[in-house]
Amino acid sequence: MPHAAADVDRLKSRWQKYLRRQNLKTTQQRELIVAEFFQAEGHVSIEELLERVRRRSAKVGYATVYRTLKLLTESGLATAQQFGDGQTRFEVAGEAENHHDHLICLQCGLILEFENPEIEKLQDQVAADLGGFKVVRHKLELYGLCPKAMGQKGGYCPNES
Amino acid sequence: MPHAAADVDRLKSRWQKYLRRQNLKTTQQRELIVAEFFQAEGHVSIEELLERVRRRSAKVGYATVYRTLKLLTESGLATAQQFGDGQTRFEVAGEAENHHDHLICLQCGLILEFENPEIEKLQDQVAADLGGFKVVRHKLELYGLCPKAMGQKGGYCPNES
DNA sequence: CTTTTTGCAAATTCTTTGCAGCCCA
DNA sequence: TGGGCTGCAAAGAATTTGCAAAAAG
Repeated sequence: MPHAAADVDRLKSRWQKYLRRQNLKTTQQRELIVAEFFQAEGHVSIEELLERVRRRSAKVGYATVYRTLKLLTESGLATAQQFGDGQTRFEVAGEAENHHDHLICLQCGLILEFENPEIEKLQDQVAADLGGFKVVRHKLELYGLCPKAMGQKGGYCPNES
Repeated sequence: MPHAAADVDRLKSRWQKYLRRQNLKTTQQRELIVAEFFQAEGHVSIEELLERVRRRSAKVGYATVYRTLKLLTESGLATAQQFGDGQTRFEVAGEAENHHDHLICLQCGLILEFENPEIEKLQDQVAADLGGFKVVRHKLELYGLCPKAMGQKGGYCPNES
């Protein structure tokens, strides 16, 4: 599901504020790109984002998307992630904080998301044991091999069509 | 410090076994590359590894290093990592296995290390449930607040002297 | 001998940059 | 108007691939 309209508005407001503070200009392209980015779910690649943007307006170049995502990252509104599939993916900041964790296949690049309350409970416990810490957020990434990648006879790769 | 000779031997033996099982050939280049790789400490880039290899024998090509590291990764003896610096780095698999996780205080910046077998067991289980994945390595970072940072009366910060 | 592997260079893929013209403030 | 933007295409950087020659089993 996409982000709630209220969240998107709040993000856009932060973006505007950032532009003003940095003496940057509001342009049609930037507005389009950030609007699509804020509405996007999960981790978006430059290519995916450009595709969405072009659905709404034909003429936006790769370079502008790169440049805008760089600004978003610098402003703290986006975070860049490397999953080892050869391209950088971006996520709306804040989404990473409460959301899902990742399972990444080292071979085929497939990325799955998961949540596990038991693990999170243990995390809290570990932190408490280490002197009374309180966990605010966490980042958990599992890197592994899907059955196919391990060379199992008949192993399947969830990524295959 | 480099890996102990005994470890290197054990790794080499696993490598040989892998080659045989996959009907691959043992070549001078491959032997050199894996020998250097197993002795290397930490996360090595292709370029660094090639440099080391060439110190011992002049004529090994980039492509061969790439291809050999791919084999090592598929065999489970190496893991690929992205640190966002634009190049892939590789680590000897065993190194990641006794890798510790981090607990970071958002306020005072203290970083503690921990290990928790129960969490790791759950990670493996999650991966298995998601279609039969095998976890090769993981990254877990907890961001939180130490007691002092939370403003607890008399709360102590382990970081203070 | 047959099959794999290698090294080279060319090809790919992802990302950044230079620059002339366009647009916002 | 003037300094930032943009799109394009060219430049870069990292990795992969095609192919003939070389090496392994």
